[in-house]
Amino acid sequence: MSDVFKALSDPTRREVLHMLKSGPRSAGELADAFPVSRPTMSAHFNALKAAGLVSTEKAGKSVIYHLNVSVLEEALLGFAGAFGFGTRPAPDAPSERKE
Amino acid sequence: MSDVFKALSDPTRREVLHMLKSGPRSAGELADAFPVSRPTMSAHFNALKAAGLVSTEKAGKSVIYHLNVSVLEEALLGFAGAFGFGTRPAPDAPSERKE
DNA sequence: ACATCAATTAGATAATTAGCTAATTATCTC
DNA sequence: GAGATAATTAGCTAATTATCTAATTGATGT
Repeated sequence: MSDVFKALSDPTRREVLHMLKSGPRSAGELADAFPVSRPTMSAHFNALKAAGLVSTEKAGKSVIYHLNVSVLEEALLGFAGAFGFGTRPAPDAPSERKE
Repeated sequence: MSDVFKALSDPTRREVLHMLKSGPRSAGELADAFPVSRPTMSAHFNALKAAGLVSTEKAGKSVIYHLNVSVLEEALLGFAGAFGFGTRPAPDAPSERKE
């Protein structure tokens, strides 16, 4: 849970998630969209992976990143729900209890 | 926005918000619930204040902390909404804007 | 005014984080 | 196998964060 919010606390990482919303992208494609070095982007990807917000797939020399929508949804709506608003984690979401 | 997620990335701070959910509490009351020093708690309170998640009120020698539900709701559901889920601000949520 | 209590600020330190360049690994093409 | 390309890891620095103890501020009560 902490990992998810930590991942979301960086604007670059939030942007990456936004890009992935419209479909999977390679590490290079994602990196090209930001004014930082590739290794730095790689570190951001690691933060997102540690939070479970993205998953990877290898395709030749490339690594394709996918958005794990359900993890994001569960984290945000789950937490929001604990505060009484936004309640309704989707028609049928499994109830996972915190760390 | 980053400030909100950064504030939420710490378990102690999330706990504090949870405690405030059931009503306002003094700094000391909140601090007593955690195994860290008061100055450390004060720093956590500052992080929450910087994010706009809590506001304070003075009462004699005490400082009372209040949860700013609307800010939390706006941040979480606003972001969730940008991803296409959770877009329903609760039965009757007042739209209070700030920051 | 003085002592006391609540809370914060000041100052220090250890751990973490974001960023870089350079080196490495994995894969593909010839 | 040699070279080229994509991505990551290694190793570093600067900045930030979490935590502590000690000192300070502000309010109340005697």
